[in-house]
Amino acid sequence: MDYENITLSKSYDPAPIEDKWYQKWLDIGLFKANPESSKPAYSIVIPPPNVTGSLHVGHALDNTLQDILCRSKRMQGYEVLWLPGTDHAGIATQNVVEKKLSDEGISRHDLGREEFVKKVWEWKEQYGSTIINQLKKLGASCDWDKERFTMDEGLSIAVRKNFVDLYKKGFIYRGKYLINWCPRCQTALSDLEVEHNEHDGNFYEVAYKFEDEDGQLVVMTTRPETILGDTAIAIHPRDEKNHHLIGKKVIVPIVNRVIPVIEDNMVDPEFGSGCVKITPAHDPNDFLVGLRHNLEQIQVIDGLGKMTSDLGKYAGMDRFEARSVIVEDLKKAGLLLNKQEIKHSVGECYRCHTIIEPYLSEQWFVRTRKLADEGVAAVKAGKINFIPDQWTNVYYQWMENIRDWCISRQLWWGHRVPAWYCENCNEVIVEFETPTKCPKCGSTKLRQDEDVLDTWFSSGLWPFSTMGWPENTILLNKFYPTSVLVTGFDIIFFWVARMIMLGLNAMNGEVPFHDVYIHALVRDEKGQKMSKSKGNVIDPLTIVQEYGADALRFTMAALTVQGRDIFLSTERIATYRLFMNKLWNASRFALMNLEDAEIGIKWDDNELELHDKWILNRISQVSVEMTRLLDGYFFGESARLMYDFVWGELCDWYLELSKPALRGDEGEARRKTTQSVLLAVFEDILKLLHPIIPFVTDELWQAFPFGTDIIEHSSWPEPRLSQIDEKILSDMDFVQDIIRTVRNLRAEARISPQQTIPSVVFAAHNSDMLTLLKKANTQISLLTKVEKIEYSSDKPNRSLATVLYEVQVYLPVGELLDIEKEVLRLKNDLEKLDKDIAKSTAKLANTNFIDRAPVEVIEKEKETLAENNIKSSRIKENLASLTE
RNA sequence: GGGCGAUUAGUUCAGAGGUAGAACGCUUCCUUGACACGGAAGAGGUCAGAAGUUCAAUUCUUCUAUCGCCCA
Repeated sequence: MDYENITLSKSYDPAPIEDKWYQKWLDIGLFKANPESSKPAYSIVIPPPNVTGSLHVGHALDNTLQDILCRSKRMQGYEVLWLPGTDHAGIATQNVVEKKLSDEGISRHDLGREEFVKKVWEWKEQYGSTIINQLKKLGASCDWDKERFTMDEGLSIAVRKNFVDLYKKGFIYRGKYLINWCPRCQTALSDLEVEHNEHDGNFYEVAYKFEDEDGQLVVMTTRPETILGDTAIAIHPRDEKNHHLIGKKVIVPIVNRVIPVIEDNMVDPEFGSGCVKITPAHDPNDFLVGLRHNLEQIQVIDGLGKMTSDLGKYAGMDRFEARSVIVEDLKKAGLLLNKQEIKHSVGECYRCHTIIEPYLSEQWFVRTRKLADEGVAAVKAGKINFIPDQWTNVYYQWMENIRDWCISRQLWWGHRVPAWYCENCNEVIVEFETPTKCPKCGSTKLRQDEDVLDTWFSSGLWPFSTMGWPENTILLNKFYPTSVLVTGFDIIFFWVARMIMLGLNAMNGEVPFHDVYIHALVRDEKGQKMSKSKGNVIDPLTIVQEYGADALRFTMAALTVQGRDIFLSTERIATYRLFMNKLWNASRFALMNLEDAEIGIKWDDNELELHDKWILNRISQVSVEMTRLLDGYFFGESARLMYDFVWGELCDWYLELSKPALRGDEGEARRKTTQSVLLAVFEDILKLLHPIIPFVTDELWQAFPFGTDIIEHSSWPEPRLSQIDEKILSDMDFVQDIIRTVRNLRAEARISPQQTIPSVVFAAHNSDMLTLLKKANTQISLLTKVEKIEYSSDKPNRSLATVLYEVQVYLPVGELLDIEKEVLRLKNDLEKLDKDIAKSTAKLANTNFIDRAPVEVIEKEKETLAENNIKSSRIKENLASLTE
């Protein structure tokens, strides 16, 4: 490859870089996964975004993390497959297209099913790739050639095959049950698709008269309109207060039906009057009671949420209108005893927030018990790990209390249930191949089930259906099971648990993924979930335009801490955007000094100064640490590690200290050696940062003399030194402390930063420290802007003084000395010091401490005390000399 | 009702059984040759409250309070 010679502009501008690099990566096929490669496999399937969707910050986070994993694994020598795609999102997509049609004054019923589905496909072709293109802006390194859609032909085959297999194994059944029904969407929903929210409501106390005698019993209800469908009153078998009522008959108000009083454990005897009205056709608990007692199921509300036609004056009334009319009628009849305002939790449709109606209808269900048990067993056996671990329990809890899954939807957009009914003999036929005649009676009058399947039924197969299942493909052989699934906790039940259940079953007990990394939700500044309807969405593409994809990615990574939600703000992004500029300028500085540098030449060990050795030790530590953090999915810590190292250590210290050598002030050998060290450090930091910020690092990589290939084709950094020299690290620490001390004294004396001062005096009583100071003499003098460092045990006249470890630092200031202020400062220091001394002394006098604390801790405490004692006496001397 | 998480600087958040950190904001100073999208030096915290474990708790345990989320 031949990339043009790059000269870096003075400040970093992401705009011209990002598209260019993305295109280059596509051109050279960087993202393509080769199933025939001999490299070890690493694979991720993308959580397929909703095809109607556009990229929001949640996607940005999710996909940034996946991209970090994929890119670092590529550099570590894996054959990486990141498989992208989208989800057909039954209700959402149907709603979008219906809305569009209704703007033109057409309903889907005007078009008919076939035409409508055609329209949806047209819509998908036109708008369905929006989110995919947005992912590219983010830098996602997906293998786009393998992009899938849950309604693709291949995936449809997988869905059909899986449905038939489950049916034949007895895991799918059809039956008439009470399900969650959305009167607006006109479809059944699974339990998970019902959102429970607090609503204001009323508790009505209603009297039911006895049939054969005077008197009445009292029930409480929040839904008086369902009184019309009551078929019993229940009380708890051990409810002594109400026990005498069992077996009596009461008259249902308004409809005047006579119903029995029965006993059932479901009733809470402490609640209200202890008498509960039972409406089997409109309440899930009552439904179960009804089955136990063989009660009639009287439907009084229809699929549109209106009262049924046989209800006289109420017929056709909306259920909420009927409620108030019935309350009025009860009042008139003297049967309404009381009304109490309450807040209670009411189920809403997760899509349109219409209040759910429990509705009796014929639906398809997955029998989940056994599948869930196997799913739990796989996690318990360690075949699947949740990260962070706390989600394991959430998963167990849900799986252990799982209920059967209603998978049929009364929609037109989706995978049609592969079941046919014989019009002649009512035989139900579930087959992979479309049947032509009834196997029982031979009739050819077959009618396919009108329903489609829950979208999650198809996304539950995603990890293997996307790789070609049920065919035995080379892709599956190479990349299945996938390495990790990266997703948000909000779809653990919807998706993760179901993939595990369906996956284990379809793939003969093989798990769909080894790790599940669960990240936080990105919320707005108020901590609310971002959603279109709330209008609190931060658009990642606007962010990319304004700050660059790298800045967004780095922010996402840095804010990702296990187990805590992310409150995103643009200020955060702006902060990390500055880091890009810092990295850019640090590189610019390096490059200015590397014009004649040769690649591949190792530094001369004999020419290394303390700070050179220090940075080589540090970059070695950072490489090891970075690898460990990424392996453990510690994204936040990894980003912050690099931020702190590059800014706080490399730029603030090493680059400053390397300047004289690079200028040639220390001779040619030192210049060459410093160049080699600089190259080594930049090589490593660019590589380590590349998975997080791919664009800017590749741009910079090309500017350095590392060759012309892209950075991702280079290898992941190994530590530069085989062993860390702790002495070097602590020596450098000491030198940094000394420098800070001198700078502090300068600031105290109000000496302006750019002014060079003639001298400071160090009085070191410890010979090791003295040696070290003398060795680092030029570095100290450089960073403190001091012309001459003197060594003497005498305190110079009129000077500011501080004690650091066992070194006294004097800054002669002559006439500038404000004795009063200096005395005050020293007294403050002394006060703090005395507190510490008292604390240490007490600690060391405690025999328990001496007996039980580890030796290192005791030693450290002793050292601290000794140091502080020395410091204290020096400060006292200084004070004495000032007040003489 | 059951479960999970949070409570640390003015704000947003890291962190670890052994003297508390960052970013932003704030104060003072500085346009020196990579960067003012920058540099240097500061101020600012009883780590929600109580009890327990421990030589040592802000960190571990329990309880309480407040807030958030999930499930019923």
